[in-house]
Amino acid sequence: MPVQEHRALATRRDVRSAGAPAAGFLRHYRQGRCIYDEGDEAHFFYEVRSGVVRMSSVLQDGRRLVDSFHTEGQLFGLEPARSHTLCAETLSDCNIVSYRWNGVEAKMSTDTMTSNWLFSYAMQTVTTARNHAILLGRKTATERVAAFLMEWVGRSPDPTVIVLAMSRQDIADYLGLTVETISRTFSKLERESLIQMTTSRLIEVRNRSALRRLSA
Amino acid sequence: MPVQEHRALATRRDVRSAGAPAAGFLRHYRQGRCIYDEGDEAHFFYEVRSGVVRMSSVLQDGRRLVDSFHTEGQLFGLEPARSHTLCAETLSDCNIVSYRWNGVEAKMSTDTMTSNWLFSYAMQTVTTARNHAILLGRKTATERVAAFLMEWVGRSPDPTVIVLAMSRQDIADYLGLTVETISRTFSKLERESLIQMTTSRLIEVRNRSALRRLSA
DNA sequence: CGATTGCTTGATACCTCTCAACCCAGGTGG
DNA sequence: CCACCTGGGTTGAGAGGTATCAAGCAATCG
Repeated sequence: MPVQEHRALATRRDVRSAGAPAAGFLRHYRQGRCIYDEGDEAHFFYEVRSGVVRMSSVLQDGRRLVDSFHTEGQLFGLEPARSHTLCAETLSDCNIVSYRWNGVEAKMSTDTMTSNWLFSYAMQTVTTARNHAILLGRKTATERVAAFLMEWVGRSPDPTVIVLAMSRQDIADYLGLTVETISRTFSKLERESLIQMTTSRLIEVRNRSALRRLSA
Repeated sequence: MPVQEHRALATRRDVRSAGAPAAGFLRHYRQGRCIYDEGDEAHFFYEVRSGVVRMSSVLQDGRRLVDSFHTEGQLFGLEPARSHTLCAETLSDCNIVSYRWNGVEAKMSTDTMTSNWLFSYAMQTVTTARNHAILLGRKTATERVAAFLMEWVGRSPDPTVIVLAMSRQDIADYLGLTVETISRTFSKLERESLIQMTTSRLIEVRNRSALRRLSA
């Protein structure tokens, strides 16, 4: 998929992030748009103001792994190399701030706040990636799904309800499983009264502590 | 395992790393020592001068995941939080430089080289962790083992010979498999003449390109 | 030597994948 | 309005890959 043209769809103005001393552009992206693709030159990095962004990479033969989902306040697209190693797409309508690398790089040498901001983001990313690796390397399907649900319970304003922005396929590719296994596991958790699916995207959490124990 | 006492076993002197403007202590660690454990306070981070260091974490029930192996020139132990989230141990005799966080943090605000050094290390760690996640989430046993071998071919001075510093159990926990599967896969690769095992720790690479293709 | 530890190999079990059918909601067009 | 189509989700049956359990082997170390 080609990179989304950098045309503002709604808002576009200078903004200053709460934690970010660097100036950036706020833009609106419609649902299902590609922000950048694997291999695109990494001129910008981004901050989610609202909505959900999916980062993923695809192997030659089509196997896909979803690296992470980003929500309000999270940075993404910071790359060690010249080009992006992942693809970023919007799962919902999003407001996203983009920061130009050049400007920030200059600031980093003089501005402690900026460099600390980016550094702590990078460290946080490392921690997230490690937890993801533990999940993928050593957890069962049920544990993975439970961990996934706990992750979104934590991000939800109401800890008893989860509104999923992503499809079963996205969840499968994030957890290193197949859609069928995701579906079966959800159904199993529902039979055991840990959750209830109002619709396939709307999950009610019935027993959070049991879910947490399962996610171990 | 408790943290290894910070007693110099052989050498101990002030050093300045090639890329590192920060001062540190060079120490020698014998094989099989714990440098720090999960939960220890993260006063230091480290740079490998020689030898191999294994980073791992363990779940409650004993399942272990090896996060990474570090060799000459690599940093480890940089943490976003106050305490270490992984355990670091030496797989061979090692020379390791430790840097005190306090000193470096102060430097980071004034010294561009230091902050760049740490930042680029962090970004590199992110990339490594992502590749590990792809391996764990979407690759078969054969592909994982092939990727593992390719990784060490790249680190080896002689690209036709790999001297493994780690046990089969370490490899298994790094690749999210069991020792038996590692052993069977090695044997299969040997039957197919892609490698030859002189001893269990000494692997001769017979067909590197085939190995690389397999690792995809 | 005998004991120990790590590695290899075999037989079987189990979990997840694969393939296939079906269901359901939403959208389209006659 | 309804028949049809479509795509995502669910469920079932069977296959397959890796884990588990168990035995045997090889190297190392008292």
